[in-house]
Amino acid sequence: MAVTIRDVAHACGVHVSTVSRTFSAPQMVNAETRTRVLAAAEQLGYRPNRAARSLTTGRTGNLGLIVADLANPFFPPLIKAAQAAARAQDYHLFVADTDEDPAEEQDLVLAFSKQVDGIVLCSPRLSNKALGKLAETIPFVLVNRRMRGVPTVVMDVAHGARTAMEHLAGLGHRRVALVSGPAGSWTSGEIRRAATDMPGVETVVFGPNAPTEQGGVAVAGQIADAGVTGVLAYNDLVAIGLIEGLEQRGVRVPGDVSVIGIDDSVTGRLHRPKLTTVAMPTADAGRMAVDLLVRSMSAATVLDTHLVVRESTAPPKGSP
Amino acid sequence: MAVTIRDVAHACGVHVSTVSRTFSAPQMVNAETRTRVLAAAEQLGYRPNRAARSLTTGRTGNLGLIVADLANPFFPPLIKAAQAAARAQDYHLFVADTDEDPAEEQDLVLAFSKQVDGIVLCSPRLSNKALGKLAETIPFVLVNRRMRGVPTVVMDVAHGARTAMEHLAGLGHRRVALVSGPAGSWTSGEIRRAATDMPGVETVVFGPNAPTEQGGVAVAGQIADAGVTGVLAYNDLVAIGLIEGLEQRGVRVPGDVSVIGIDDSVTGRLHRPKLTTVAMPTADAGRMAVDLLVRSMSAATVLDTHLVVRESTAPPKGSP
DNA sequence: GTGAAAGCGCTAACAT
DNA sequence: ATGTTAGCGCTTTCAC
Repeated sequence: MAVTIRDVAHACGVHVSTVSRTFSAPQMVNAETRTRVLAAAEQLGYRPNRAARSLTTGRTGNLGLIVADLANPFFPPLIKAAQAAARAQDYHLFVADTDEDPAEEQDLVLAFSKQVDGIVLCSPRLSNKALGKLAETIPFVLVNRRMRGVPTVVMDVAHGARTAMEHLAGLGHRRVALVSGPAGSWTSGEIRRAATDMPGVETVVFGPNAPTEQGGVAVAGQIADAGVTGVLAYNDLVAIGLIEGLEQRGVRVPGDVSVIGIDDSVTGRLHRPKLTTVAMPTADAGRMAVDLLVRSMSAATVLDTHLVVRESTAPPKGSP
Repeated sequence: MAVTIRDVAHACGVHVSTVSRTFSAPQMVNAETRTRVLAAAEQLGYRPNRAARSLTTGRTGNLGLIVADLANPFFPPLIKAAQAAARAQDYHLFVADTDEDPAEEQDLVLAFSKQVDGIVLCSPRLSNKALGKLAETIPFVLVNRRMRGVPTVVMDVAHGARTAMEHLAGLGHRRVALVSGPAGSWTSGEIRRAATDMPGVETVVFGPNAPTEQGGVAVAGQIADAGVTGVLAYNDLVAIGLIEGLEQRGVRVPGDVSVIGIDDSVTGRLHRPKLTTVAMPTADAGRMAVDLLVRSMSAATVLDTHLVVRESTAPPKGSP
């Protein structure tokens, strides 16, 4: 076994609680003793066992973040921002990937639940019911999924989708395909609702589809045959896959068919033709989700009070 | 506080040890009792506390994976493969991002050290000395960094770099730039050694550079003025940034200058012009790193034995 | 097959 | 300022 608090205590003739305090409340211990303890700890290579600590304090100092697919360029900016926000509040952020699998998602939440103080769950694929149960286990914040009673950060993708449809309509497209995302995706539902509700444009829905390049490639055949002149895709990856698939079939973009993605990912920026897309404030979402999470974890939000000096107070009678 | 083993024990008139056994050694408990315990646990929503469990068992069931930059498309395939390998052996994989910061890297290893059973450290930026100290704390496997006494998975990037240089030489390029990576990167050293050691080609080294698109953009001016006709870049991202920077300056790729990346990332595949690049077996590396880690963690590797039947055995004398 | 009890490494009252 | 002690939730001998 590794070196424990007891070994350090032994080594410098002091008691375990003093060693403990040296690490968790340094100002409570005599400077000279502290130096001795620190020296001994250093020399023995002592490292506080965070798991044991969390057992008594109930805090781990970690946050978890769960995404459906790390390889989706939508997530890294969100994760990086979340990470920065976590560090700023002295938390470590652990990330996990569910591979779009609801069962794995549930499993990961449970695995995290005793090792982190809270979880940011991005674009969950679990049902509301399952999420509700999990929410009793550990504080979490949802990203891109709205749910009663659970703190949530959503991006107004419906607005973005409407803008995209207006753009297509403005260009003169009258028959447009919506290539939707995976089942269980809240975002996909939002996009669909917004996109099918467009006056003057007939919208044909294709889906559900995997939210990946492959998903786009796979649906290209149907789109080519659908007699549409414009497409709104679930995300940039799908849009890119679709474009590749269409061009393989000799359908030119945007010559024959216009395609719009969603996310404004790096991948979309670097693709040629440069992708028209709906920008999502992913970094903001990551940062806000962590801030929200940390705030929701503190038992009570403490609001400042301040003294209001009116007329009921005065210097004591008879003072100079 | 959450529901504990004791609550469950109470609820079904059994003792804590029985409940414990129900979860960690089910075959040791009477089927009927087990059913009762399981029912009570389910009903109360009991979940074993893994942190507490790890305190007595010394195992957490988690692995950690640390990368320099999640947003680098080099990593997701590696991470996904590592994740799959971890799941296959019943581990959860937690990922963290150091933001290219050695101090953060050290911090994360320490944060992980008591919550995971082992760590995969990808392209570490820490010094050998610092890594050596950390290696005493917790088992780890290094990816893309060679170090004595520590299990390692490296990709033969030197070979790839040589091939790339040969390709340029074969095309007739005689003066080539090497756009190197960040300080502390083992890979960058390997590439540099291989690329500068090329007979018949004069190699000018530029760097260190940030291993990002920005890093490539930033060095474009120098490359444009360097009088080179070919470039080998530290990775695809740098190559892409460089191409953008060059084209902004009116330098055409590959018309005026040829550029090669390293990694064969999705991003490079989707970029136009399609990037010539050195493919790296990232998924293999991720999978192997995890396998190696798990194997190195088990105190002893157990090899199968099998019975060899020759002629020294026979049925007992007198049997039918 | 199940109960009792010790202890994993640490913190947090409470004493002194 | 430091020592004492009782747990945190769980596993694991050792008895019964």
